[in-house]
Amino acid sequence: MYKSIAAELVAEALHKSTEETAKLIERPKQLQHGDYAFPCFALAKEKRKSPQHIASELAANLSNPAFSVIEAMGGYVNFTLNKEHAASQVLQTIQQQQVAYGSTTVGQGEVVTIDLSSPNIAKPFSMGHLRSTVIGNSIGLLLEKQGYQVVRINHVGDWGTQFGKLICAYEKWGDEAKVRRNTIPELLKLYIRYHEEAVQNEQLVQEGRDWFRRLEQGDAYANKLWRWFRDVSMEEFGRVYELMGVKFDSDAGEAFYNNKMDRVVKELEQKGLLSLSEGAQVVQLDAYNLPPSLIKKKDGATLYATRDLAAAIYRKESYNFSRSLYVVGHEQSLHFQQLKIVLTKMGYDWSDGVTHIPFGMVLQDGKKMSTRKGKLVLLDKVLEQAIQLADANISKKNPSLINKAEVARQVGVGAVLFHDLKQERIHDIDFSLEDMLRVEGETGPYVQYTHARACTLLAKREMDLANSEIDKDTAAEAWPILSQLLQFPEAVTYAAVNYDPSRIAKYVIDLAQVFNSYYGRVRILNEDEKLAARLAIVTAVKTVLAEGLRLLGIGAPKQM
RNA sequence: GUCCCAAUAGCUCAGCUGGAUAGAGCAACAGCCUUCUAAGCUGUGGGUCGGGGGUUCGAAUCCCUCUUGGGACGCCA
Repeated sequence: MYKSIAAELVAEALHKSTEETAKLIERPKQLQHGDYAFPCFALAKEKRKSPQHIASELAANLSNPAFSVIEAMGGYVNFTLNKEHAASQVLQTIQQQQVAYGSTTVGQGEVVTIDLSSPNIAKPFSMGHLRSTVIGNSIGLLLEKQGYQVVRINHVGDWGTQFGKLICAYEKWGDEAKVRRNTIPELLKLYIRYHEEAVQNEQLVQEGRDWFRRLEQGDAYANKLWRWFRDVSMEEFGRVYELMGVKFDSDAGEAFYNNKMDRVVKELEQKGLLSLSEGAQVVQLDAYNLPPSLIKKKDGATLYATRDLAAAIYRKESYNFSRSLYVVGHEQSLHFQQLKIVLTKMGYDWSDGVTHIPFGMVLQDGKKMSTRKGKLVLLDKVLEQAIQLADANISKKNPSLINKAEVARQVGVGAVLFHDLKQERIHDIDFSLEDMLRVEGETGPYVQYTHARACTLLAKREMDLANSEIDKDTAAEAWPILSQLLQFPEAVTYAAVNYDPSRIAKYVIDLAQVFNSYYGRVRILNEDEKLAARLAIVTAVKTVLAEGLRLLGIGAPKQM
C-alpha cells in the first residue's frame, strides 16, 4: 500500500502514469537505503541529465506524511517510511482484519477447478503424488483467499492398461487371502513381478492387453476384481489425506469418464480432426510442431488423451470454470500442451483457461523412481516417521503438553509438507529422508515453534489491545518485523498469481526469523509502558504466521 | 537426433521478474538457558553466480553458443 503512495508521488512529479512508476519502484537490500527506492537511470537519456541530478531534483519536490525521509542517493530516490505511522497502521489493519489480512476479491464469482493428487489405484502413494497433493492444495487455499471458488478434483488413476496387467498377474500368481490382508503391497508385488517376467515373455504383454479390453467391455469378473482393488486403495489413500488434512470436492477418476468418451470421439470425427495413422486414430498437430495426439489405439481401446479431453469438457459443463488447473509433474508437459490445442481445434475458446502447473520430480540418486522396479519410497512410512520424531521431541521438551498426539501429527506432517513447499515448484528434488525430517533452521517446525512461542507470550499476559498505541522507539526496534508484516498481502498475491506456494513458505520463514531475533533481544513481557505495544506486535505476528501456515495446508499448534 | 527444464558457498536452496556491497539454512568453529519454550538467539570462516560471447548506463537475472545433469518425444499415465 505504501509502495503505491510512493509510485503516485513520483508519477505526479514526472507526469507519468502510476503503473509505469510502480513497476520501477523496488525494495532496497540495505536497511540504510530506506523502505522503497525509485531508480532514475532510465530517465537519464530522456531528460538528458545525470541520474544523480534527476534524483536530487525529484527528492526535493516530493513529500508525504507517510514518509519521514525522501532523499537522493547515487541515482536513486530513497523513501523511508514514517515508522510510527506505518507501524500503527499495519498493526491496526491486522487487528481488524485478523485472518482476512491479505485477502482480495479479485476472484469473486469465478470458479477454478484444480486437478491434484491423482494417485494410481493398486499402487502405493508415492512421493511424486505428495508433491501434487500439497502444491495443489496450497494453490487452492491461495486462490480461495483471492475470492475464487475452488473445486478440488482427485483424478484418481483407476483405469488403463495397467489394470489389465494387474488382473493378469493376479490371475496367474495372486493369493486372495494374502491380498485381503495386505492389499496394496501385495498388489504391488504382483505388478512388479508382471513387469519382470514380461521382459522375457511377449505373451504376457498380450494377455495384459486382453484383460484390459475385457474390463473395458464390461466383463463381470474383471470388473469385480477392479472394484475390489479400487475400494481398498481408496480407503488407504483416505487415511493419508486425513493425516495431511486434505479434502476433495470430487474423486471422479479415470473410470468415471468411460461412458463420456464416445461422445468426444464422435465430436472429433464430426469436426474432421481425426485421421488414421499406423492403425491408430490421432489428431495431427503438425501445424503446431508437435507430435500427434493419440485418441484410440489400433485395438480400439482409449488412451489418456481421450480421457483427459472428456474430463476437461465434463468439468467445463459441470462447474463452468474460468480456469482449469492441472497440478501434474513436468514430465507430462507435452501431453497438456496437446490437450489444450486439441480443445482449441474443437472450437472451445475456454481452452485458454486450461493450464498445466508442472512441478519437478522426486528423484532418487539423481534418477526417476520407478514403480515397476519397486524403487520407490512410501509416503505413509515417511509421515509415520516424521510424526514419531515430533512425538519424541515433545516428550523431551514439553512432556506436560495436553493434546500431544494431535500436536505431534501437526508438527510431523508440517515438517514433510513444508520441506516440499518451500522450494521452487519446478525444481527436481533428490529424495532425502534426513532433510524431510529436519526440524531446525528453515523448516515447518521452526515456523510452528515461533508461532507457539508467540501464543505462549499472549497466554501469559492477557491485555486488551484495542486502543494500544505504538511509540517511536518500539516501532524502530521492531521495524524488521513490522516491515515484514506489511509485505504479507503482496506475498499472498504473488503466490496466488504465480501458483507459487514457495513464496509463502519463504515469507513465513523470514517473519519467524525477524521475530525470533527480536525475542532474543527484547524482553517482551517486561512490565513497562510499552508492554501493550509489544503485545500488539506479538499478536500480529501470531495471526500472520498462523494464516501463512494455513495457506500452505499446515497446522499451527498453540503449544509444542 | 529434436524439443523442454535446470546449473549460485562443502551440502540444500533464496535472490522480489534488469538495479546499490550476491543472501539464508545445514555442516564446521566460538559464545548465550537461576527471569517470556535452546525445535531458539549472537558471532566467525566460506563465492570465477557451469564456460565463452552479446544486449544495456547497469546482468546471477535477458539473447546466442558450448558443457554437464534431468525429462519428454505414438499405442503407459
